[in-house]
Amino acid sequence: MKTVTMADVAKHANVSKSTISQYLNKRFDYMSEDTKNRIEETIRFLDYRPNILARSLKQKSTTTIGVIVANILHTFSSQIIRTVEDVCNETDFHVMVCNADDDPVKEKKYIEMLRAKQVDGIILLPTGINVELYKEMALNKYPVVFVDRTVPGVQIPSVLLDNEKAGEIAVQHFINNGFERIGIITNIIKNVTPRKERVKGYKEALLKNGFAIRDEYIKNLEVSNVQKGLEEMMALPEPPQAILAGNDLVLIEILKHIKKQNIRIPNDLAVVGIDEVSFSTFYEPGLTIIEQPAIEIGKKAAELLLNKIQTKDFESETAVYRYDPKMVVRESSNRIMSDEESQKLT
Amino acid sequence: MKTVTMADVAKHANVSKSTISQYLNKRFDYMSEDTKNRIEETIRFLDYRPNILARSLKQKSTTTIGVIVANILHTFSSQIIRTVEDVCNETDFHVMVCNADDDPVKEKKYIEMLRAKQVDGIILLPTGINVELYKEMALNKYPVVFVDRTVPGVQIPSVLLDNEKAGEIAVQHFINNGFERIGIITNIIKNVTPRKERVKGYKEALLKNGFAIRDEYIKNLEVSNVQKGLEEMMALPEPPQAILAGNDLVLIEILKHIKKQNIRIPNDLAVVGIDEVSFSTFYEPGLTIIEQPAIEIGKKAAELLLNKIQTKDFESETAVYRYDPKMVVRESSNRIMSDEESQKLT
DNA sequence: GTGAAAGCGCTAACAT
DNA sequence: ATGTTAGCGCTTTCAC
Repeated sequence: MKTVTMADVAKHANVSKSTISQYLNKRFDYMSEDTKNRIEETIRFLDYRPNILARSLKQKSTTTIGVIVANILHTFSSQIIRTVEDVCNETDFHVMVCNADDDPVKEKKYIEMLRAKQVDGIILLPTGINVELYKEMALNKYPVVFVDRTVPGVQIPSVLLDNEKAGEIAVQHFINNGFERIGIITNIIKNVTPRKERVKGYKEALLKNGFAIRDEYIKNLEVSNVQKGLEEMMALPEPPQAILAGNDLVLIEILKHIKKQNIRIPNDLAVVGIDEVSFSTFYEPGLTIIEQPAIEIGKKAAELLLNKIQTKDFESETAVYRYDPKMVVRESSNRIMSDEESQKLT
Repeated sequence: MKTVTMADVAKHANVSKSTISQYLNKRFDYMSEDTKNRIEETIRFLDYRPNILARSLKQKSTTTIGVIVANILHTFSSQIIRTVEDVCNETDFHVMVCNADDDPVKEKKYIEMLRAKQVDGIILLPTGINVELYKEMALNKYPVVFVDRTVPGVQIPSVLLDNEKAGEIAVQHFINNGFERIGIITNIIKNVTPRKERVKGYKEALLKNGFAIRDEYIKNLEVSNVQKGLEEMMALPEPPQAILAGNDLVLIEILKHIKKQNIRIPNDLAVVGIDEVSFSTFYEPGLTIIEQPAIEIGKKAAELLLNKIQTKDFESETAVYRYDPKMVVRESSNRIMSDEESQKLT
């Protein structure tokens, strides 16, 4: 591929490079119609395409941001990416997508590569582990926005689900439906806040309704122990009638157990899950899901980041933006998309 | 953010920039242990991070590729992105993701921006419209790989579903289940091959089984006319017992109609859809889906492109790689993910 | 073994 | 109105 540069255009059009540069940057104030036309013509004639890399080197801005998610296959992540891309597109920014698989090593590598490639900012679904790195970025005023999780002690703004409210809503839903003995199973995640907040919401809602908090109904387990933990809970003299799954991984385990034992939802056991992954994939009727408003979250995160970048206001801040959960009951499996839903997909 | 450059490191370490460059590129052959250590120390001390942009400008390679999909929310697209990213990660390439919404104008803009940003190649789910642009890229030996569709007359390799086989499998499935009067509805898509191939497969399978091809059972419609077209077909003196939906959009329309009329699948009407979108989202029991092997397709596309880039073999070629469809019957809605499936998500 | 210098393609301050 | 010039941060050839 022949590579035509500004110098070539300048020569052919009998002007200097700076004039071409002016032209490209639409500074026509002091440019004669004549040269303007001549340049335009030459550009077309030579099929000249500016090299944005060179510009970026000079301008110290690549109009590119990075998005690091845990897993693109999760609907939450793909909705975030989609929305971020949409917002970026409005100002001709581009998006570099990275899959960190919730692996701190990969996360670190990606952050470093993205910075080496001079992206103007990063939207990060943090593993929560690379605290020193997060802090260093905040310290150096590198534009970063966290999504889905906050990391305590790190001066980086976060956009996420109102996890406390999610816990509350779930419990309230159980109570409204006549369930009184309500358990919660979460899984062990380090250094990241949502789990605790969900448990807090769970407790608050119980208290608000005048129910006692029973420690034997609250378990925080490794994913591999969830099934066992659930069995134990169900073997209590007074087993819970309803279970709140603290996140997607826990829900998967609970559903597996239910399937194995031929338990029916919600009659034998009511279940609510707080969603991060594509639960459309296992469409258990009767199951209730608390969904993340991914679109709103992604939009806010992108706007925050782009605003930081464009206003060059890189002051680190610790603002946390929380968005309301949406409760969805899988009424029956025999559901077909609403028009609205199908439109989103097409 | 203080920006440390190679020159700073050179000065502090009392060597020249070129020596630093050697160091960074791991050309230690002629470097004394002493300077090597000194450089290493200085780099750490100054917290120096190479600017890959500057390197890219010089080397004319950004180790970044672009992926332009129709809609990230479609599982097909996100699987492609996921796989491409995985493959790229192995050789430290990065992926710029763009959502063209199947809009030729957006597609063109993205292609031009990606090229201006000097990405080393593009994986493109083509709208099929910007033929001149595709041709120009092929002519200039710009590395591009098409996914999901081929564009006739354009010298760019494609990786896609074996659409003919998909049509055949669907029809064979109907026939094996005792259905003889089989219709097909496709929607009008310009300048792109899959639709025709699916119809071809449909016809071949009928003939192979000794059934006649009935023109009144074959419709190619605008999406907005699918419901009407289906009604007409069902109003025939001998209505079809089974319908093959040519793609996702058609399937959505057919399912809406079915829901409205309270038709049961497959007893009242058997339906097979060829999938591109997330059909897990409407989990109609009894529905049969022919899925694209997105992982294989994405992997092949990424490997093809990276290979072109790394071997600098930019000869345009028109190879078409077709992958076998996978048939999935939605046996019952009451399905929970298999372990294998749930693993993919976590 | 290491350094000097030219250059990648562009921008922008300053001249003219 | 347009040109001159000095970079941006790196790589690479060729000297020493």
